[in-house]
Amino acid sequence: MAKIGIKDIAAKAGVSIATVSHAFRNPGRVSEQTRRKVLAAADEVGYAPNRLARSLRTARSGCIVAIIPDVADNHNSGIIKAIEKTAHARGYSVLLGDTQGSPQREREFAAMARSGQADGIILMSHRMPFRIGEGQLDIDELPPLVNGCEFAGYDELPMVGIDDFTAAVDAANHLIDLGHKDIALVTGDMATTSSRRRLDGFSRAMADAGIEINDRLVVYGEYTLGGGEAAARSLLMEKQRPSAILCFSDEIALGCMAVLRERGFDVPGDISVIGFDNIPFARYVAPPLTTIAQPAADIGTTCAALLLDLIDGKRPDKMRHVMPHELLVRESTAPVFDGRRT
Amino acid sequence: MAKIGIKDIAAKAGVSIATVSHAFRNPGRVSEQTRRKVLAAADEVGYAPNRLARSLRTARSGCIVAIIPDVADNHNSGIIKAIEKTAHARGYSVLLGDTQGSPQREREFAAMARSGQADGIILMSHRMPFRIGEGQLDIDELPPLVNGCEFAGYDELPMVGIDDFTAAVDAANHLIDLGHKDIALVTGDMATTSSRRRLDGFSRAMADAGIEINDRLVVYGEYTLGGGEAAARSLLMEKQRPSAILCFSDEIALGCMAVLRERGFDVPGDISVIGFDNIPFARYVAPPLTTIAQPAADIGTTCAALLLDLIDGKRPDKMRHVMPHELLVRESTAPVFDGRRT
DNA sequence: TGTTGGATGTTAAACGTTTTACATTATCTC
DNA sequence: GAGATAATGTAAAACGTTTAACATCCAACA
Repeated sequence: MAKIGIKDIAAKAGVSIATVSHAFRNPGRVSEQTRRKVLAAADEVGYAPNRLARSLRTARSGCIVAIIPDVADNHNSGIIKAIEKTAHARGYSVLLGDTQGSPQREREFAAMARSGQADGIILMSHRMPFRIGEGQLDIDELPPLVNGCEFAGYDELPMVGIDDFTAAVDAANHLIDLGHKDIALVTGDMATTSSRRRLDGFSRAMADAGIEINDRLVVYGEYTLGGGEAAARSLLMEKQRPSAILCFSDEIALGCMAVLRERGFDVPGDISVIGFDNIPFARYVAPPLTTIAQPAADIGTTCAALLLDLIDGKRPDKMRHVMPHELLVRESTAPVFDGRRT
Repeated sequence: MAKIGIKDIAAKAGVSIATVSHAFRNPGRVSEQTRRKVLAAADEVGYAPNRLARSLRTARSGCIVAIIPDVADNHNSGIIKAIEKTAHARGYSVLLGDTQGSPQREREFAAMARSGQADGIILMSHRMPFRIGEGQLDIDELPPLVNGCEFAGYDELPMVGIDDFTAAVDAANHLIDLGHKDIALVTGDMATTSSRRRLDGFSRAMADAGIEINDRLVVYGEYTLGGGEAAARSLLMEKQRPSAILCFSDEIALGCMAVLRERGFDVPGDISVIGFDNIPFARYVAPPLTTIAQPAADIGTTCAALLLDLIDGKRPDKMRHVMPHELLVRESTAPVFDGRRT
């Protein structure tokens, strides 16, 4: 059986193909009677309109592409889940653009929007995947694009994320308020804007508290469990051990904590640990993790809504959507133990 | 600037559109000289071929859809990450079909393959999203489809997953070997084939060991942290408390462990816990989780490879791809403490 | 009775490619 | 130099829709 199309339905129902099309997309343009006739014919043979042909004609693919570093990261997956959900609710599908941090793949996925395969892009990266200016694309002829969690350097693009600077300040202050001075830092990939800003926030908080940052206690890592693990190992070998560790993600924090435990350190008795993100696991681990919560679902939803509006031609009323973060004090942080330096 | 197409490039390079097309898809069909001319023209204006038109003409979308219960589930996300990776390596994109268990959405996503939007389906569900037989689709006119982790009931479809029955036997035997008799069970959604088979495996192992299953100790839950949490709460209220809990996923297990800890139970001192999946976190939690490891990446890779072969017209040499599972004994399980019933 | 206009249906031109079949030219063989 | 063959290019027909423009019919209205 050759693939059946609108033509076959038209023949079967004894009408023109235009009528069939109308019966589907534009009831009201066709009498109730013919509409039913068409639908019946379609139903009988299990007709499914060809989406590609439709998209080609209408220049709308009905897809968006989510460019994201790693679907298997718990923070990422929470966001993409929300993206998918709100896209679906508005009739869009989402193409998964897992880049593993590769700029090459970021560009490949972004290109889908230029080839008609996607109507817009949610970009969770700090890199612009298009050449802007210099005889190439102009900034305002980009495909609809919203920047999530990271900042690609163009204020003309809507972006949504938390205030990383302040969030880091809050995290640091929490530790400082508990009396910690020897605070270690484990960052994510320092190419990301999120890590850079958090680092700035941390520095500011420390400066404001009059505490000097011990460079040997800041390790430039990556946003993974393994990153946290490696960081903790290196930290523990320092002569001057930290009394607290501020991690730029919960996965990092959990990686750290595993090493600390393995080495016999008590968290938070010996060392306090604070994370970032508030992934679902954070409150289930032992001890429950103190963290800076990010509203992952809201971020995803907002990204998607913004993008779909953009696709529909609605300019967003504001470009910077800063979502609220929140310090969640659980049990992985505690006042510094004065006698610890024994 | 109107969207530029092959026609514009043809004009710009002074050749026919056929030649432009050949220059891209079929070099060799065109002289090196003209090819360069075309490429130069295309490059100059940043031409990107319209994928939809191409797909329409060739009847190949270059997409597959991954129908999966929940991207934010750690086991799922590991699989889908591998799917994306291998699909990408073979020039395919993946559409994200997060269903949250809804049959409706499963059908919607599956329909993409009938509308030309996707060339094939990876179905991680036990439900067939098409009407088979009864005047409707025949089983062998389904779109290319491979069944991952669950079994939709058709032996004609390739499927890949572990041997859930044996895996559960192994898990149960581990506990039994440690001397446990009061073994609780926390299942996932019992509509899934994975949970049903694991339950069968558990029953078999218990029967073989001559241990009677205490019905009050089996709770029918769902594959989530919350599911584990709720299950543990209900379990702890039983008069006859379990000395071990077998959970059908690591997330369930971690949910359980959090409750146990909160209530002052030591794992594994008071109660042993074993999970399923070996999600990345499993070895990082306290205590590191004993679990039945599933090769998530291999499962994803195999699903994708199988599907792409199917799309290319290669019949798989075998239909059942059972991937190896492995009992990973870590520290959440221990011999039963005889004096515990005090 | 002629005019207007709404309701319903159809024709045909797009949308931007790929690909078959054919045309032209160049190269080779004898 | 004839004929065959290879190399290169092109015209035009698809692919399966949507949609603007037009046609027809009929009721309503003056």
